[in-house]
Amino acid sequence: MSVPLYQAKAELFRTLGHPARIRVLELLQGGPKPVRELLAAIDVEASNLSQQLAVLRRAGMVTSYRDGPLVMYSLSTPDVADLLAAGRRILGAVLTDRDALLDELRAGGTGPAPDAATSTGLDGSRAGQSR
Amino acid sequence: MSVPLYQAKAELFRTLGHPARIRVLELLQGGPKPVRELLAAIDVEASNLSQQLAVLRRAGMVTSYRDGPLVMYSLSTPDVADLLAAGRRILGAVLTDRDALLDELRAGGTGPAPDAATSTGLDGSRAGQSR
DNA sequence: TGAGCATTTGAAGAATTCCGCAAGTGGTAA
DNA sequence: TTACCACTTGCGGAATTCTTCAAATGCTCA
Repeated sequence: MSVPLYQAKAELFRTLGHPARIRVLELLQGGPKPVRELLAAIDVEASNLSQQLAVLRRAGMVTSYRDGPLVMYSLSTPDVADLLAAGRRILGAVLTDRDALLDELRAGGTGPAPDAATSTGLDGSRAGQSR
Repeated sequence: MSVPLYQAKAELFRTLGHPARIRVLELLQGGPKPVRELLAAIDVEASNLSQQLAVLRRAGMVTSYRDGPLVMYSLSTPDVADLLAAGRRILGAVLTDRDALLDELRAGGTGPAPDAATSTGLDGSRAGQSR
């Protein structure tokens, strides 16, 4: 009963682990929108967007209904916005931490000493590729 | 400059998209802990845990340092706790929404009408396994 | 110095996820 | 009815992620 809890949480977050899906949720924060509009704003193929929407639907984060000729999507709960906001905050915190460390290193790190398992997480070389 | 932003956000969330990693972060909310302890609490192989820790490290969510014979890990920013809390809230919201719908269906849904693209996200068959 | 614990790293295969194309489905309007 | 949008689904292949085993690496303590 509590083991699959972590599984559920992980699935929840993994649902957000895709740029297009994040984009969709952010756009939907402004209210319900038809697929057309999402499609116009996001730059992915229609079928791909549809699949991402299906993922969000299955996760219960959005709901859809038909309005005349178009299908509208909306956030199923405003809490989603909180999650995105929290994400933004962390991203900020983590990034500035990195920058701070980076600056520190640049300054000539005689302080923390780069030995131990000080793992900074910075790496400098990971814009677009591979593992 | 803003296109990779969604990419970064997605990566952040994807980092949380694994049960063991979630578990680690939750455990670390109680303060720094040695790998030993995490290992004892999580039930995954040592090497696997180590890899998950590496993922968290690379993402900048945790930091590690050595204390005598053990390596200690801790949250790199308390904001992480917020994220987890937000996740919990959503999970709650989403799940109760599902249950509500489920009840509604069971009651004999003559109301909302199961036509259209009413996508409930429920599925009934996904308790503990798969992936 | 040498044994031994605590962790990490590498590698390879299995399992998932992602992506675009082709083929539906459903509703609207001629 | 037919033609046509607006979307969704099915499918195969490419790319990632996960998992486990074997082999380091780093310390600490006899």
